[in-house]
Amino acid sequence: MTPQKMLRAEAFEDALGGSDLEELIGYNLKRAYVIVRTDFRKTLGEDGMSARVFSALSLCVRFPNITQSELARTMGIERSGLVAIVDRLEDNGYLRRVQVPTDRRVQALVPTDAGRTAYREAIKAVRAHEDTLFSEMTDDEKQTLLSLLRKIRAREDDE
Amino acid sequence: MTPQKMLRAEAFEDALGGSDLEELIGYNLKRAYVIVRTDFRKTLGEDGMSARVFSALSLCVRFPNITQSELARTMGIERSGLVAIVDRLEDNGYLRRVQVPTDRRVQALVPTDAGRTAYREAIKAVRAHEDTLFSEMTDDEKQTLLSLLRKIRAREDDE
DNA sequence: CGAATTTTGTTAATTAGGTAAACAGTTGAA
DNA sequence: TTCAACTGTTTACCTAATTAACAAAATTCG
Repeated sequence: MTPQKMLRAEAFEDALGGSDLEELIGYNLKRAYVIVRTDFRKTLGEDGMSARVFSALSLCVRFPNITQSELARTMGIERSGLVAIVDRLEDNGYLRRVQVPTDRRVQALVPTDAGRTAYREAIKAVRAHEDTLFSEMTDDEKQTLLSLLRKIRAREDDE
Repeated sequence: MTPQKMLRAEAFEDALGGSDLEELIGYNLKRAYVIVRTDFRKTLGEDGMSARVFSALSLCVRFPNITQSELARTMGIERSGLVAIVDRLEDNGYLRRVQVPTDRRVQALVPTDAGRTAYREAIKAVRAHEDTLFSEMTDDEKQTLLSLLRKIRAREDDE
């Protein structure tokens, strides 16, 4: 890149403050989300758990005997999308599908000991990843951010 | 759903406050992002512009003669991913690829009058969508949210 | 009761968004 | 001049997610 071109590229970046996009919450939300997702993958990745698999395991550990439909509703995804996630967790030996005598349609999801152990390790790694990724923010700022994001999430049930 | 099952499902949702996930910034960021994305699509959607196409058009209008590589860097995506976006905008007649005599590799992106007009309509719709979607938030809260998201985005250049 | 509706888990097909690798042509630097 | 780097592009691939259909089971209602 010539010095001239370099200056031109930097000019675009420096002038970005003047872009409409920078004032949009949606745009900033997406850019921030991509950064956090990338760092999450670097942390749990290298064929570790994806965010979806991690979330599913977390909820199964917290709410043993949850059904797949309940889990899908809680995670805000389709039942069909959950099958592969639960397959993955069952293959890893982290949980089992258990028949429920009172309703033969459903299969309750129960974490194994290995699943609970894996989750304990994973949540530790995730918290460490958030600690370093958000180290420039004070605890107050983090709580403020959380409460504002939850305010957006209050829209979750509008269909 | 039986009343019993209903109670059980609600119990899971109500108890969600006790889930580790709810305390994670990453999880809340993703859930909030999904809501905003869904609403954005409902607004500009119905074969309108996707967020990516809208962003690209916005930057071409703001920085005419930007090149595809510069645009990709600014948007934080790969050059290869931009080709389809620019194709789409060119097909719609919203911008043109223009040869640059001083560097025969690059093609400068210049918006057409139709492109500028379409963008003006689009940004108006997007602002309206954000106004209603975030109507529960005060202006102060919106600015706080923006500044916290930008704090996360400060990590954007860490590779 | 019996018929119609709903729910559950599942598969298959499709889409959106995005990355990575390779390429030919062009430019810049040693 | 040769080597490295950059540009736009194509191709192949991947992940996340949705929709539609389905059979089995459960629930609702006439």
